[in-house]
Amino acid sequence: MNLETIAQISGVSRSTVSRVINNSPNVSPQVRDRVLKVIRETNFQPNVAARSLAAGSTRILGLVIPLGVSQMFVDPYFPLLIQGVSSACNARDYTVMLWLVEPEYERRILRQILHSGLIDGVIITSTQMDDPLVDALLERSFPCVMVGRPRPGQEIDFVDVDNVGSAQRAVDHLLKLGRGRIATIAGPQTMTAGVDRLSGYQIALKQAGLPFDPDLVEAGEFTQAGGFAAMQRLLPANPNAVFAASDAMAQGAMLAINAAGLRIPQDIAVVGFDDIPLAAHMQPPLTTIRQPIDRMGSQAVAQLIHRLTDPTGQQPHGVLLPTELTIRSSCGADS
Amino acid sequence: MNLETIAQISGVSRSTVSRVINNSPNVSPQVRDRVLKVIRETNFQPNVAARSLAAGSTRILGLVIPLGVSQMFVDPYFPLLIQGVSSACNARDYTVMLWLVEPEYERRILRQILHSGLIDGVIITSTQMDDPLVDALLERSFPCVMVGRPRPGQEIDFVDVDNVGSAQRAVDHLLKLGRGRIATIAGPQTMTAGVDRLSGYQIALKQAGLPFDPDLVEAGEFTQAGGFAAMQRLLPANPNAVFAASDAMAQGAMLAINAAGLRIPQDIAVVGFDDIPLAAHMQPPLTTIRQPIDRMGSQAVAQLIHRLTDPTGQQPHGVLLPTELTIRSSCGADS
DNA sequence: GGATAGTTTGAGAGCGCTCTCAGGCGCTTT
DNA sequence: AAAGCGCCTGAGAGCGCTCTCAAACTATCC
Repeated sequence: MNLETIAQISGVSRSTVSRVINNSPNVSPQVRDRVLKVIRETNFQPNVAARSLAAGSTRILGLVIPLGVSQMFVDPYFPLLIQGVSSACNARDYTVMLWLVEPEYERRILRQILHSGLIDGVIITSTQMDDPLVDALLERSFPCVMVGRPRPGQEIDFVDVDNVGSAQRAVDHLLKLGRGRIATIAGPQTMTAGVDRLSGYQIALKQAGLPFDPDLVEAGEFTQAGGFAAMQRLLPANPNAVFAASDAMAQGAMLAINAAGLRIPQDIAVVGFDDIPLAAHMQPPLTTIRQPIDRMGSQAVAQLIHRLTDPTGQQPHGVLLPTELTIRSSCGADS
Repeated sequence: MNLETIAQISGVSRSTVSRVINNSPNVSPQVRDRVLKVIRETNFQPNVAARSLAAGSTRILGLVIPLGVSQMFVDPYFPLLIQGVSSACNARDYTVMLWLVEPEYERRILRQILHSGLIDGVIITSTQMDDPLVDALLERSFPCVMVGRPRPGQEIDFVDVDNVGSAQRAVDHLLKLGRGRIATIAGPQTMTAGVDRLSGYQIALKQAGLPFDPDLVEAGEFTQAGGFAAMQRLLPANPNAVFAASDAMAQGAMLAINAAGLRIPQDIAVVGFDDIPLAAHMQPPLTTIRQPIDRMGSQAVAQLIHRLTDPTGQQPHGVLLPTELTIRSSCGADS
């Protein structure tokens, strides 16, 4: 079943069928309807490979997820992102190709992306600041959008949330509740999200006129285990609140706090970041910064497709999506 | 940059370059080396679309995940599966295309899968017994492998674990520990996993000579919330142990047990199913059945590729991967 | 040495589509 | 009525690869 067949059945030429399929305006309504009818009846679907070959584009977008950060896979960040990307692609008649990149395959993936013509553009989720993939793509000016803020100096489209401002808001909230010794469990300082959330913490303290105490800062992986370990290191400094750079970390911190015989929020208030579905069900329910992860995925798709279809090459630009402080009881606020 | 260019630089014909790229044996070592050198130097990567068009296969496998079960996306089942599939594909020089199917797009996806030639085969993760996708694919005898046991009568390759036997083992374990009133939180009875794990529970009781008490069985979604609600319904029946059909459900159950002022495992022993990473960190650590989710993904890929490359159409067959009872303290066993 | 078989290479016909170009047709304009 | 214009349609040349077929070359054997 191919264009030719449809053309014959409809009594038109291959070209006309092609026009119908591609919504070209220059087809008379009668002919269009006749062809569409045949297409519907035969369940015809144009061959993707032939189409790509002839048109030079595949309508496939790549989504690259580095497995180096696969610990994160235990929290719902990536699933939600994938979902956002996927549904946005569906809605725009694009297909998404997922690449979970293990380091040993990175070179091959890169070659595939750049030279095989498989995908029209790529969404990169690496939040590692020094990811060579990003640089390689930029260098060849391959269409791509990054989820997460790029390293300063990298000229690239991106989608992110205002990590600095959001973290600041979280810490402000604790300050307003009268917490004076606020610790933070920072994320890896090799990721912009980790760096930015720590900055926000520092800014909030500074604006409140509080000194920066290094004993109240511990960094770790964005995982429950990382949060647990960091909290254990923080406890000797006697904080009465802690801002964790992710909900998973906050969960780990809560475990450590409980294990030390302390109460949440009476002894230590806890605020997280992400608002994963579990957050509402923790004991006590976690106050946290909600970030719209799936919308970040959709937004990335929108930006990428825009760049692909709009030939005027504008400057890369970043979009920051809003976050929301979701107050539950782990911070000690009543209601 | 295309085959022709490489051919010219190497001083051979397009055909020969094609042979080198496809590892055809009929190329003299000298020529092969020369061509390979040129390919390496030019960073050449054959055009996927052209290749697919000419060869009639894309070396792309589809992975379909119905978003109807996206609640599951909060537990690490799908991420792990995706990871397994993805790495197996990488290793075999296939690419994986992810489809998160939302119901409204199902028809379109199906058409794409069946008629567009985009993918060579598909891995279906639907565990819904009545998924129309599976039937549609089977009907057109499109190459596919299912993760999870198919509905009886469906002739299809699949990978699964022995859910019946594993559940039985879990319940046996509780019986051996002296628990006499064992409840179960069953999964949805529209999924084979849900059905099978309940069967295992029933068989274990029967073999122990215990009567089947409907008050000790509650079904629910494979989620924490589902487990929580189911456990609340079970508590009036005074169980002294509960087997939950997933770890997420077990976690919800533990919350409900704690909320009722009961202790784990003293008052109620808990056993789960999955061994998600979180299981070891629950309070108390969860005894559970470990299933090798990522290996199921790899195995599915292996079976699918085998079917694609081996033209002799054998009977579909299923592979059951082994599970393992991982004993922690939630069941009350010492150590 | 010539026939035979085996190995290596090149030529060329597609794969199914898109897209440019030119031609046909009907309508308006002078 | 001839010319001009716009709209619709068809012809045909690729897109970059694979794969069959035949040719050329090498090795083997009687």
